[in-house]
Amino acid sequence: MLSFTEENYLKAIYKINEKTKERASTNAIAEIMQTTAASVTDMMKKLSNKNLITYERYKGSKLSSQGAQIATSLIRKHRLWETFLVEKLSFSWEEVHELAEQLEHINSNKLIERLDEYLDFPKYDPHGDPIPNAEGKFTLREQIKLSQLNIGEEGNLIGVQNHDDQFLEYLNELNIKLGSRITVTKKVLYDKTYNIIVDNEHTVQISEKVANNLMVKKILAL
Amino acid sequence: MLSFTEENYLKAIYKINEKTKERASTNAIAEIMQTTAASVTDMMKKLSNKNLITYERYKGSKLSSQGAQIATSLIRKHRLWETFLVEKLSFSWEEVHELAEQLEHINSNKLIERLDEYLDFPKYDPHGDPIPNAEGKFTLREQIKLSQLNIGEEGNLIGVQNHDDQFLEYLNELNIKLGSRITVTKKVLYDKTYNIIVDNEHTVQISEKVANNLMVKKILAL
DNA sequence: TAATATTTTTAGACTGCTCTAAATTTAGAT
DNA sequence: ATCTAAATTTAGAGCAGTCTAAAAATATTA
Ligand SMILES: [Mn+2]
Ligand SMILES: [Mn+2]
Ligand SMILES: [Mn+2]
Ligand SMILES: [Mn+2]
Repeated sequence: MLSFTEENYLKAIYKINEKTKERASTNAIAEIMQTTAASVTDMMKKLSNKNLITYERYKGSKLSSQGAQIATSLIRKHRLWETFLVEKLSFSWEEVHELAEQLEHINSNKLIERLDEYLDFPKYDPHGDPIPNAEGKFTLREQIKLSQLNIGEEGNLIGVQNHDDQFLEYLNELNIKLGSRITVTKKVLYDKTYNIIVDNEHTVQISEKVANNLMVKKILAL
Repeated sequence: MLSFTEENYLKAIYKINEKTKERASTNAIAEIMQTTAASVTDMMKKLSNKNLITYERYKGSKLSSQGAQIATSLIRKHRLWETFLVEKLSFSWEEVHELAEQLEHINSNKLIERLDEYLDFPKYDPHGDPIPNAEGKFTLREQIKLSQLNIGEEGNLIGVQNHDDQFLEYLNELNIKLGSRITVTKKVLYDKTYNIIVDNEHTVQISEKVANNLMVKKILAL
């Protein structure tokens, strides 16, 4: 049985490995865990002793297959709970992450499999992130940044890169949500803003930063 | 913010205060918490400093109104989660207690109020125990032990005194569940066993111990 | 390559919760 | 009233997780 803390460290390493592929540095882990490098070093020794990571002094850490399996199961629980909160309890997508941070540590296989079934085996969470199945397999899809669309092209929003509450609330204001059909009508070269039409209804202007955080599936022209 | 441990101590004191009314003794708390008297003493000082209990050396502990409020909210969460697991996720009544012990520590008023609403504001949990409402008020009902019924009298099962997995599984075997109509047909004086009819369908024999653990609402004869 | 800056580890300490063993207080029995 | 047993507290220590400060290793730069 792992402590919440140990589980969170595994998740942190997973998150780093996800993008950089290389071994997670002590400082990078400390940054995510909001703690000091010294504390991280202590924990790395502990997780290494439990064979959940491979750790070499001064070289960083990497999840072992067992560690990766646990991290994936945490991701699974996290995203299923987020889906539950949105689908069944009418939470909105910016409210669920913090709660899922608590709920992901509830320890019961039976519970999580029943929840999965109750939600009808969702493949994506309220932010469009893939939910690993019971075997740890993710269902990936082709997706591009909204900023990669050309003028006149359209896409359906299938995910957000950044999960920040403030960003999600901003999207709410703009009536942009998962599934929204987005048409790019103009790119202003000067300040790199975009003019887009949301769901064929309202036109809004967004910054490049926002356009880079919206992941869409391109709708092919007829 | 209280730790899980502190919350569990408050629940333990609540449980003792519930039946004995007197101050909870250090040993009684240790027994429930599965720990030593020395640990309890330490924690009593701590909870006392936080004004969650009144504690006097050698005299035992009692919840303050603030402590009682927290304990009640834990009971509320525990019983709502149990109800959720049974009603929505098809768990059976003997499986849910341990899981609720984890879930009751999830910290979010919004979550628990939404859950309450989602379950349609249940007044009793899967074991027939009353669920305090958001203000901490319990809905009590008249109930007597099955053993208090006379020959020929009937009652509906509305609760179980003992929540032991094994006891609940035994009731499953006998097809006895909340709501079951139970008719007492015979009391054997020699070994104090009871013959009862469950739901007008099958006759079973139960011991006095079982009869004392079944709480019923007497059905008045026409 | 040598000096400097950055990263990481170690050393030592602190808090929260736990334990055992010993001391103290209270309750019960004669 | 005194002795004994039971309950409770205190003393002292250990483990998990955290921190700061100092030392060591690695990376960067001149
Ligand atoms: Mn999340
Ligand atoms: Mn998510
Ligand atoms: Mn319970
Ligand atoms: Mn219950």
